[in-house]
Amino acid sequence: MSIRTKLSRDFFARPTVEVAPDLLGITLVRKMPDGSEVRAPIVEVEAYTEDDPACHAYRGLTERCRVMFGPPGFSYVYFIYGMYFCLNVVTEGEGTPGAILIRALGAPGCDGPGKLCRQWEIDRSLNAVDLLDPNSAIYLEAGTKYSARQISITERIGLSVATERLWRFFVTDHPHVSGKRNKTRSKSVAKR
DNA sequence: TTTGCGATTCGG
DNA sequence: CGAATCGCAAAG
Repeated sequence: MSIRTKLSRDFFARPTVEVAPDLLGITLVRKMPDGSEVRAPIVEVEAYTEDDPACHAYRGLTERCRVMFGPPGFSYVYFIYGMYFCLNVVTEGEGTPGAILIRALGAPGCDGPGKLCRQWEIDRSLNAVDLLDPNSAIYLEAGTKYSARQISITERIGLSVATERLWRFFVTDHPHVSGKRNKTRSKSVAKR
């Protein structure tokens, strides 16, 4: 029997590293600009906290990361590498910054933080929206919780600092987890 | 105001 | 492995 994750403001008002694995299995819903709607479960995330050198809020409040200091359960969308957007969920109580980067969804073409935002047309216009409000253009919905034994934990990806923190969580063996380039490579493997 | 680089992705 | 591509924030 599977456990249904109950969403509430308090669910996100917890330590970021505790919320992160609990986010796996929760459904992300996006009302597309053309009126259609897409939904998929979160299958890979990374945690970022106040005392974390890799966190945008590490050096205090700036215009970019201001939403991280606000109430939990809101979106934090930022622009990176001159061409991609990344979607986060704000955590911790109001006044304490914290966020969880959504790195992959259980949907085609959503295996990577930049790719899923491109696929679902998520940009800065969706920054600071309430993800607990079904009226938002993007929001979260209760989903099936994964047990601890189905979750893998590793170092975060793409960082130059704080690489030792094991704050990346993903559904073990899930086909849509990021970093799976060359999925079907059986040709050059034999070389040795 | 300038400058170096980034929570990425894709092609060669 | 490196280019693409530009906003952000630290440095000057």
